[in-house]
Amino acid sequence: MGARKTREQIVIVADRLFYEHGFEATSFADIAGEVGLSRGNFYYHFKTKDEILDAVIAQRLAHTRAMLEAWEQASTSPRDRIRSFVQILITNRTKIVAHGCPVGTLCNELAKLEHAAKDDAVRLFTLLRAWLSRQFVALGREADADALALHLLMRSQGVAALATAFGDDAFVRREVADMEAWLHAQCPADRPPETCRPA
Amino acid sequence: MGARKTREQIVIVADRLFYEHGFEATSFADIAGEVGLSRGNFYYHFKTKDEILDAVIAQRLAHTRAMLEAWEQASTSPRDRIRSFVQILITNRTKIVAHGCPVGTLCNELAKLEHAAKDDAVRLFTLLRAWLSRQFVALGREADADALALHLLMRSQGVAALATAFGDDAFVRREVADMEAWLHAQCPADRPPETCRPA
DNA sequence: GTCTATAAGAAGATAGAC
DNA sequence: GTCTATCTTCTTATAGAC
Repeated sequence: MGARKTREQIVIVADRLFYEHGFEATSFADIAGEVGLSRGNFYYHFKTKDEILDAVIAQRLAHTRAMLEAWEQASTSPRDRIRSFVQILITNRTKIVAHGCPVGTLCNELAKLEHAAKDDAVRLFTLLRAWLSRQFVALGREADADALALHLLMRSQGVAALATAFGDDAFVRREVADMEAWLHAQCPADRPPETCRPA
Repeated sequence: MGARKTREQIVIVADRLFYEHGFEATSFADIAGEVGLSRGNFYYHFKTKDEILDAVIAQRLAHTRAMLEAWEQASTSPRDRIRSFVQILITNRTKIVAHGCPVGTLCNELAKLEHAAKDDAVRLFTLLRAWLSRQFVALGREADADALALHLLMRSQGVAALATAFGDDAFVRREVADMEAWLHAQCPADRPPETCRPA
């Protein structure tokens, strides 16, 4: 296997294990074992654990950008785009119940470790925040677009946290419905979504 | 120092370190060092790390019960009692920005570790959930009291998660104000808080 | 009840053979 | 590029002196 491919495999496996078990609880041996590499060879590709973390965050940033791009392509309606974001709580609910939100739990762990990569992990949030904010601007909410974006991010984080704690599927569905109702209320129904800006 | 007092000191220090740095990242040596004990003597009081975790969770449950009891004593108005809960986001915001919510982050970590004590940690949430639910019942919302309690818990978790990520004080204050407005809307203002139940 | 000393294992990380 | 062997450090945990 080429070095490039092996490196990619390591990042994919590390990404999953960091999500499922946390960064600290995942050892080099765990990653090497699942990739099918010896620990010794592992260091040919990554010198330190922090290097793997950086690569994992970079990959997540790239995947998140691609996801947002896909949502942008899939619909011209800002409201439907925002709904795509809300719906991942339903789509990924099994994983969220088991391991929480990949972004929120990583930021929390790195904050507690006072890890240098915490700010990089927060950029995952910033990416979503900026994208959501742009959609709210398109909905005519220039004045408070960022606050609305943060509010929606806040709700998704709260739902993920309680989903992990209680494992309650009905709760997730109810809160997602509530988020969609909230979203609808942000732009009065008597105007078409794209033209609800004051003037 | 008596065994009782030493044990109490260990639990107090472990509680703080588990919160600040996480359960896994906190070693026996860290706790022993801060208490001023040798590692050897440590094992006289606790045989395993899991035993300390159990003691920490038990202490947190006791403190939470005492806090809820104090809020209950401080006011006869369910709405004001619920406000006491919401206000801890303001009171503890410095710690929350640095280390997140003590309950949410512990549950998340134990879920990822697939730790046996996860269900015990969730009981901290259950305690708050049941207490909030009782207050909503007193507000006349028997039918959806538990859903309202979960909704408020969800919001506080979301605010804590984003506070840790962005360290944004204005965001926390804005969302707390929004939670209070939401709370007010749950029981129409034209009726006194304690008598807003349908009949 | 507290200490020192020490075992036993896992972790991150390196050296050098192939 | 991949391996085995090894090193160091950290962490949990125990034994036994005081």
